[in-house]
Amino acid sequence: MVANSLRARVRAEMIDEIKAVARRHLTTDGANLSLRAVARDLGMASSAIYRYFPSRDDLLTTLILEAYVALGDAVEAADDAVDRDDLRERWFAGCRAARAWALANPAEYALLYGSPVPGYAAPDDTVEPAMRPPLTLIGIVRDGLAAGQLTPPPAADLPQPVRDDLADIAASLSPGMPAALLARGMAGWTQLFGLISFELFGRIKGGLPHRDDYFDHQIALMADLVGLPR
Amino acid sequence: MVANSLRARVRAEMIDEIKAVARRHLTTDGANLSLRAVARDLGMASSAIYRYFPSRDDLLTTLILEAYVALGDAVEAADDAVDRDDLRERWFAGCRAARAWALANPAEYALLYGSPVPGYAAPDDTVEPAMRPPLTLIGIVRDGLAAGQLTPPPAADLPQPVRDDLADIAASLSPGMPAALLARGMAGWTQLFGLISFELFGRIKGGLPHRDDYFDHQIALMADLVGLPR
DNA sequence: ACCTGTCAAGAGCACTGCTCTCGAATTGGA
DNA sequence: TCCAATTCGAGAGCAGTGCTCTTGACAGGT
Repeated sequence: MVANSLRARVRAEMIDEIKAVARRHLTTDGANLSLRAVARDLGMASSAIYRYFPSRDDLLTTLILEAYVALGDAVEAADDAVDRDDLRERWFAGCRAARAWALANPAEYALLYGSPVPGYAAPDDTVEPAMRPPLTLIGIVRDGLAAGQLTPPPAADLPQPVRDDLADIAASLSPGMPAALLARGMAGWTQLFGLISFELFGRIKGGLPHRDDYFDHQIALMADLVGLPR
Repeated sequence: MVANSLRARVRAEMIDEIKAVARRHLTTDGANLSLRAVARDLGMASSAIYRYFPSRDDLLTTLILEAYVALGDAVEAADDAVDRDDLRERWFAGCRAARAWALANPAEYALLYGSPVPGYAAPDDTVEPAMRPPLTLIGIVRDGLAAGQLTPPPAADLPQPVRDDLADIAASLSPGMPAALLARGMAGWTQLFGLISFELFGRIKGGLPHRDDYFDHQIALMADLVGLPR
């Protein structure tokens, strides 16, 4: 038993080491990291890696999954650290945490939210972790509604078809949330993603030195749109 | 001279053919298209392609540049087709045109707005075409301000540093535009990019059958945020 | 008719993901 | 304790990639 767990422990350490080196390569090579290069860095034959990961895509998938979890943890932790009743500050904390994580791990963010790798199809295990960051934001809105701090926008603004669609989503995600409010919450998430992507993928770099302040302001705009009290 | 132009014409046709085949491969292979595969499709040796494009990245750059131009043309044409005074309809037309182009050319959209290719650096020629779609949207806002149909948001909402940054941008882009209004126009562009990316990169597919209506509503929200009259 | 510039093709280099085989090491049970 | 079974690393090899260089054929202008 001890022997078995020894082997298992060595194996687990090996897997961790491979993932660590792969993550490091990710920052320079992006999505097209080289198994052989990782193997070289580890001083082993490239074929040995296949003892631990059945394919390169599989290694990428585990990195993606762990990245989703890390991002979700960061956003939720930031939200949890704020007074539950201070909805606006919770909104800011969650958004800022997502941006901070993305700036600290740009390659992994690109893996999660960049263009999908052509041949690659995300397995089902990734959809639940992928939902956590947006669900955290939606949860803030839901709490605001429950606490009466937030009045839902008029449903008349919504065309009937999209109202029905969103009502279905709300029923499974956040029961009782009005469709029009859910739409605005999703707009906030979309905006957050767009802001981070633009900043990270560098289509905005020039002429906007105070990026933190700009980010905060744009996030504040969406907080207003959602209806979070100032 | 006739002979020379004949040679030039044949060469131009060859370049067009290579680009056409490469574009076709782009839809299936994404950013990592294979020069050799393109050459195979054209019935020529892979080395022959290098007579027309110095490198694979160079071919990609050409495709990217032409894609930017195509997208910019589509957005501007849609805007131009609407009565200049109907600002809200112009906003909708521009945004819908961008989405329609992206849905019709998903691979090229991913090339433009997806995660950047690791080793690849966008040349300066691309920054001007890349600015056209957002500038079109900002132009609509500018026209609305000039026509008095639109009252700028209070500048007090903007922190001083970002107000200065945006004022600099406004000065070179759209003189006279208040910083707070520019911020909201940029929010609209960010939202448009986020909406299209989410729809295209498939993180939303399930449970939202009426995508056109959803898109229209989210765009309408941003039109309201900018202050375009209904 | 003779250069000259252009072009396609082939061989070759270094790299990639991946498979298979073959010894060596480790493990669990008799 | 010893043996069979399992696990593991290394190497060779296949098919594919971008790219370079050389070679030979062709067309253009003089």
